[in-house]
Amino acid sequence: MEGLMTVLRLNGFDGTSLNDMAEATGLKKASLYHRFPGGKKEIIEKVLSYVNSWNQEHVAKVLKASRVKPVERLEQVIENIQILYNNGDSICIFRALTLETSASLFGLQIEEGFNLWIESFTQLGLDFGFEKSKATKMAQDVLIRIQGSLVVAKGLKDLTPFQQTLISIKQMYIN
Amino acid sequence: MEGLMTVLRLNGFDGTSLNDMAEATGLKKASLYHRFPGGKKEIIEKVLSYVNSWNQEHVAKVLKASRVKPVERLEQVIENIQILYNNGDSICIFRALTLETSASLFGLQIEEGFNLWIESFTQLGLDFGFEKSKATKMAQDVLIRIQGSLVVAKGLKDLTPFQQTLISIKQMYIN
DNA sequence: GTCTATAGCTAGATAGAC
DNA sequence: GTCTATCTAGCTATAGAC
Repeated sequence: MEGLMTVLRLNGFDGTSLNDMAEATGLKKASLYHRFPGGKKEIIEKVLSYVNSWNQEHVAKVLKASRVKPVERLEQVIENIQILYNNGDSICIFRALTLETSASLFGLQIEEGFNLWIESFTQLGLDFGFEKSKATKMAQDVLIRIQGSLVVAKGLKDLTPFQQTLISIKQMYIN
Repeated sequence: MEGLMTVLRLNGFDGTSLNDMAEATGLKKASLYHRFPGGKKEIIEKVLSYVNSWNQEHVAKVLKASRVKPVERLEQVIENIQILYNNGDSICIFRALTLETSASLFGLQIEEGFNLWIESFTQLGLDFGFEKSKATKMAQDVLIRIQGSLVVAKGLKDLTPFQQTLISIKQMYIN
C-alpha cells in the first residue's frame, strides 16, 4: 500500500501504469489482478481506503482526543502532516487524483477525506474555544492552505511555503 | 490554444493524448506535428507560453498599473481570476502539470508563472502601503490560497471555498 | 497465489500523397 | 499545410501452467 501510494502521488491516475504498480509492490501484473479483480480502479480504491484510515488514525483521532490539551493535539497533528507530505516535497494523493477521469472515479473517497480533515479541525477549534462558525471557517482555511502550499512548493521547487504555512496554522489557533 | 489549454487542465500530461489535442484544435495529428515538430512536449510548452502571456496581460499588467488606484486594480484582477478559473470549476493548468513527469519537463515555465503572480501581488501590496516583507508574504499567501481553494473546491465538488477565498483576499488588502 | 505469455487496443510519432 | 495510412511501443486485461 505504501509503495502504491507513492507511485500514485508521483504520477497520478493516467501516469501510473500497472507495470509501475507491479514494480511498486514486487508482484507481477497478473498477481495484482488476482488480488484486485477490478483492476486499476479497484487498486486505487483500496489505496484511498488505506489513506483514509491513515487520516482517521493520525489526523481525526489525534485532533478529537478530548483528554489531551488542544495545543498538544495540534502539535502532534502538525508533526504527522509533516511526515505525510514529506516536509512539503510529496504531493497529496487527493490532489494527484482530482483530474477529470480520476475525479469521477474516486470523487466520493476524496470528498470523504477532505471532509474528515475539516470536521476534525473544526472540533479542534471548538476545543480551543472558538465558536462553531469560526471554527469551521478556520478548519476550511487549514485545508486550503495546506493544499495550496503543497502546490506552490512544488511549482517553485521550494519547500518553505509549506513549512511556513504549518507555522502560521499553529499561530492561527494559539494567538 | 484555448482548446488545448482546456483539455490539458482537465486531463493533465499523461491523460491528454494527441488525439484529444487534435480534436481540441480541429486539426489531425499529423498537422499538429507539422506545426509542432517537437510533438507533445512542444505543444505544451507553447500552451504554457500562451498562459504566461495571459498572466502577463491580465494579472501582472493590471496589478502594476501605477496610474490606477490599488483598490481598482485588485478588483479588476479578481474579476480576471474568476474568469480564468471559471468561478472555481476549472483547475489551474500549472497544478495539472506538476506531477512527476510533467513537472520535470515544464518546471521552468511553471515556476515563471508562479513567480509572476507573487511579484505582481507584491507590487500591489507595496502600493497599498504595506512594507516590503509584509507585501511579499501577502502575495505568497494569495497564491497559496487560490491554488488551495481550487484543490478543495474540486475535491468537495463545491465552488464556495474558491469564491470565499477571493472575497477574503480582497479583505486582506482593504481592511 | 504466483507466474509467463499473449490478446486487443491505443499511445506517440512518421511517411508520403495531395 | 493538411491529410490518410501506418509503425512500434506501451497500455489494460486475460488465459492458463504450476
